[in-house]
Amino acid sequence: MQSFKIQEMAVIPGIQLAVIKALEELYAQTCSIKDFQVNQTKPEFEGDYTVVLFTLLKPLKQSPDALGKSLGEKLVNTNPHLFSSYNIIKGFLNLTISDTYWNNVLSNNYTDINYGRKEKNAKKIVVEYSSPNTNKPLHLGHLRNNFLGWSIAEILKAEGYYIIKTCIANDRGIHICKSMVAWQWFANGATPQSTGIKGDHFVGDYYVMFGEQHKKEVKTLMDKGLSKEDAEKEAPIMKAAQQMLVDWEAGKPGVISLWKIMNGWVYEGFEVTYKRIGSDFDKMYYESDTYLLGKKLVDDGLKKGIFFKKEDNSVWIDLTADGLDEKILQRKDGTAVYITQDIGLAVNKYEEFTYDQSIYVVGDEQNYHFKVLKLICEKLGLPSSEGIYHLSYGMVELPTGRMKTREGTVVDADDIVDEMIKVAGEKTAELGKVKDFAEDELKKLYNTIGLAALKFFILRVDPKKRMVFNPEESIDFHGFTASFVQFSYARAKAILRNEAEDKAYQLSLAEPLLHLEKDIIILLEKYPAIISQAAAEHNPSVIVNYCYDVAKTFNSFVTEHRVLKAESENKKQLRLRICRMTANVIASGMALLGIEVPERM
RNA sequence: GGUCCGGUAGCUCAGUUGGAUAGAGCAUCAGCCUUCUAAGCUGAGGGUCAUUGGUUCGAAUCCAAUCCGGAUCACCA
Repeated sequence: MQSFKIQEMAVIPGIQLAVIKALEELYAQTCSIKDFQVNQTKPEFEGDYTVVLFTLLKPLKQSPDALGKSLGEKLVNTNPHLFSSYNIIKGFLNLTISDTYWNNVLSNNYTDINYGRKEKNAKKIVVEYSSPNTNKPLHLGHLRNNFLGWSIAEILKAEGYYIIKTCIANDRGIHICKSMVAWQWFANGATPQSTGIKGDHFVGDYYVMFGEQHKKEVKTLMDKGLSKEDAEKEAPIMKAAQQMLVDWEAGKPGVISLWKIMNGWVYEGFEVTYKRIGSDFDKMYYESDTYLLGKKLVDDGLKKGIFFKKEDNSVWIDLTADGLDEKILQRKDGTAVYITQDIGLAVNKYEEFTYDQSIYVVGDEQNYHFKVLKLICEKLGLPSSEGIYHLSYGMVELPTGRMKTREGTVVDADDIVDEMIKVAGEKTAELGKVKDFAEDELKKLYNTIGLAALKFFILRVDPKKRMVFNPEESIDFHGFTASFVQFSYARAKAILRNEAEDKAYQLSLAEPLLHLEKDIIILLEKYPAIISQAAAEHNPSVIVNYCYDVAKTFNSFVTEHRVLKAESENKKQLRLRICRMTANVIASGMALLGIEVPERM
């Protein structure tokens, strides 16, 4: 009964449980899983998993050899379904897991396309990501945000959480007014429709024009003797933008209608990009809605004495006792600052979803901001505060350094996606393996491969680290890439198309598992734990690395061992099941990254 | 200056609740396609894990200091 139970568990917990039980019986001492480590055995030694004995020696008053021998003996004798043999090298007890166990892992799961996914739990998590400004198109940095946010939401879903994906549109403020003013001054009524330019790019162009005009005006004013600082403030186009912000806040009809029209253009453009890259949201929030609630909460906090007013009427909070600074919450003219609307948004989200956790996928340059936000929400006694979690990610840099708007080194999201798909098409055509594909099938394949390469390249880096985006490397389709993983999937499916596995077949234990057969099953067995790890760490790169591992091991396996012309019917059925389960796990893992896998490529 | 994050092969990255001789990919070199997809496989070379000290059976991993890089400390968002 007990051994059956252990056999049904994941292998590491199974080993831990067996060790604890054995030690209790051998030495009448109760250990916990924290008291010893179970690692995968290094390839140069015999065995599959290793119990590190050092930490147990003192409490049990045993020598490494004595403990290893009695523990190894006991484990193998009492758990014949789990362990087949052991050896001891220094303080390491190497255990060979029985082929029965691995055969069961394979046979019990190989057809299950939901393998690795957990039962639904009752926890609700809000994942906010993307969060664009509505004055310019998305760039490379946004792509990292979108890919991370979408993927982490899927990973948490797989882990059993109820997920709500949200997006806050930063749709108001001085930056929005800048593109509006520039349009009024320079557009002569042009529209995305009249020019054929995608809406977000169209509006972004006017944002750039604002900057150029502003620069000119500043120069003129400085030539007249103004300081740089004064010139920047006094430039006519800047004055116009500031006036427009005031008019916007006052609800001036002409300004509001222009704002709506131009934001509408941007949203149309965003929608196209989001659809291409696979971002979607369950709920959109708009800063133009949330900032008023934020202001109200600031008033409340003022009344409660949590905030204070300075002589000039600006509102602040003193966080010096918490090791931070004083932080402004409302300008002296009564208008909202950035954090004001975030307080409102936190409350909005909590009221709507009563979340257990609220994740914000936002760059690490805002670490301080989110520390402050959480602290303020706590001090206001908002129930939303506890769940606030900033999923902070590092900046994306180019080999030449940071992307800089002024130097025109910003990599546009639409451009890079176009380029990836284009090159994917060229490389695919070069290989000439899909000449029988119809036009629309080819188009879909190029999309799948190109976009996958981009997502994989960006997601393979630990989110919290900043990363270098090398366009040439990202566009490579060999080695540690999405194409490699996709290729492995297509290869497995090609074998299975030739001959499907016989589901009724009973695998025999007479032929021992070969190294590569066992290696791949060991890897596949880890998948549920890998999802849990990625979820706990909020880290899709865990999945990326795992998918690559599986693909690499599978490629070695397929090169080394014939599947359809195997040595025996038993080996053929075993290997067909390995192909099936590998394909399922690759498809499942890649899906968690937002990456599709093609049947052929 | 205060706070936070990072530094692993020529380059890009894994590995950090302390475990055996630190791993991949790219790039370089040498092999492998009448055999289920060569976007592949096999092998070689490449390392003071920033530096110094400490903790212990054992440190890339933990602690301290130093050096280097980045972020942030706005009435910007």
